[in-house]
Amino acid sequence: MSQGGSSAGPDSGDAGGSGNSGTSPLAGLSGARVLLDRTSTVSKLADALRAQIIEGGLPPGTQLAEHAAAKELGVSRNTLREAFRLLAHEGLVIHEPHRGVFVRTLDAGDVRDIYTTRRLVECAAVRTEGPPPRAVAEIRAAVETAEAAVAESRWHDVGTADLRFHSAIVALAGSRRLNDMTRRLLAELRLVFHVMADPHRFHEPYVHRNAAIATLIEQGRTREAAEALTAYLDDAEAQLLGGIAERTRDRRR
Amino acid sequence: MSQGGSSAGPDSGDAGGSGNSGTSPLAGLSGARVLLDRTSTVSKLADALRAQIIEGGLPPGTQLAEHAAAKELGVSRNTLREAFRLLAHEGLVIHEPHRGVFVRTLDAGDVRDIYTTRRLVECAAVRTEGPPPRAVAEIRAAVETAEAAVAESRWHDVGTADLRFHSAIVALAGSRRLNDMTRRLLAELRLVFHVMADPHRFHEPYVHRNAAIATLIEQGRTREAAEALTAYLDDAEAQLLGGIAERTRDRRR
DNA sequence: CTTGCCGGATTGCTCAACAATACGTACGGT
DNA sequence: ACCGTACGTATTGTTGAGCAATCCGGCAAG
Repeated sequence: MSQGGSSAGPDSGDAGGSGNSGTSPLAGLSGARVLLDRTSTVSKLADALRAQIIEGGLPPGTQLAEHAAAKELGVSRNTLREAFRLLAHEGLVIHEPHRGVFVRTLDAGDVRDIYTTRRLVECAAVRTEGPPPRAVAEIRAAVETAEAAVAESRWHDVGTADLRFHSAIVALAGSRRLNDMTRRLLAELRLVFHVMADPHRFHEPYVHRNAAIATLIEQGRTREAAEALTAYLDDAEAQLLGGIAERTRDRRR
Repeated sequence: MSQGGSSAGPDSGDAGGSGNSGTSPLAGLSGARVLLDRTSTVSKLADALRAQIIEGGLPPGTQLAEHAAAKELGVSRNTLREAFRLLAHEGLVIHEPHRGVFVRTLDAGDVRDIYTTRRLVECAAVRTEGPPPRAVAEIRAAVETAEAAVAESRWHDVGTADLRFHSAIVALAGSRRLNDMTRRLLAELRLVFHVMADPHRFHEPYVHRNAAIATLIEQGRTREAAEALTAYLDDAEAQLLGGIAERTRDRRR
């Protein structure tokens, strides 16, 4: 369902570290831990706000007044401020001293910056030697989810599956930190998607290209996969920059 | 001076965007903006704590009790909690619900994770085509700083210059976000440096290799530079893992 | 049209309090 | 001596109110 995008916040950093060197007799419980509602108000608050921002319920530029928002959300101002600090650190929101926090507005420079990072990270991840089979499978799964969503015209889910695809690509590198960075990067990127007139025409053509890239990866043709990915990212970037230019022009008149 | 490491926090994200399209008659003021002490208590607090943690004044595992720390630092508990949220998001500190915040202890898995990320990002950054000359110059400057520090046996500064070198390498890619990620990654890494018996013997041998890599980059021999960098990172990782294993063994007995 | 000033509104930060949770310890049973 | 339980204490989680600092809008004066 559409709430799939919520995901666990990048917060609450996985305390003990990923070490957990095999020999523990209690493996298999780490998954159940998240079920135990051990999430603070601040985390839930940040998740809710993040979801709202990503979903477009709070358009870029919106000011989030502390007093009003706190009353609206039924939490204290102090608690809300802690959540704001998290979101600001993630770049979803900017915090202007003595002015307030605003939903981040990304400009052309930001888009170029994000895609520069993506090109570097994703292409390098694709070339990882001996990637974990689990990650490769996840890529294929994301493609299939996207194709199913296209078949049923669930355009929003198409976009979600697309981001899942790219997360899976980065996961080829097998680094938790790289995954976290990517999650944040893609969350930022969703802020830009809203400038596209109709998102489905934006995401739909990329599904086929994703499938092709997935196949190349499965076949171990990493060089070709990286090239296809670069082309993919270049096109998406250009399209987003076009969308931004258009919006800017409209705004000007 | 040893306080050189402070630097501006990765906080307060550069609001307006890098646009500022030339024609403004008031250029030259954007530089003066930082002089205007527009930093909140939370930012300064986070900077201070970050510096203390990085410098080793607060060893990994140390608990930072809110009440005591707030009184010690002369700030409110709420303000301190906001700073803690930032540091937790950066990974320098972990926040265990209802237990408190502790200076992060990195294990072998974390070191591997960090170096996996560094290998991917730094090597890819080195291969950037047409890097800004400014970034190349910064690399050379970092090398020279390191060499000067070695000559005068300022080992702490050698370590700082080394990290500056690697930041400069990532800057070749020309992405602000990538730079920020790297800054955080290297800050985390400093937590591990403290496990090395004597840091100077750890950093010193790498200075020559940095110089060689810098030369390769200046000559545009990016492939060789990337290979040298990979070898460099592999060695450093192995050495750190050895240090951690040793510490673990000591701790056990 | 610019400059200076003022009042209202918002944020930055503090303080104090209470509820919820974790930890150490003493107690009792076996 | 071992184990589980209950309890008291300390710490964290969250709230609410309050005041100083700062920003924004409008208005008057030059």
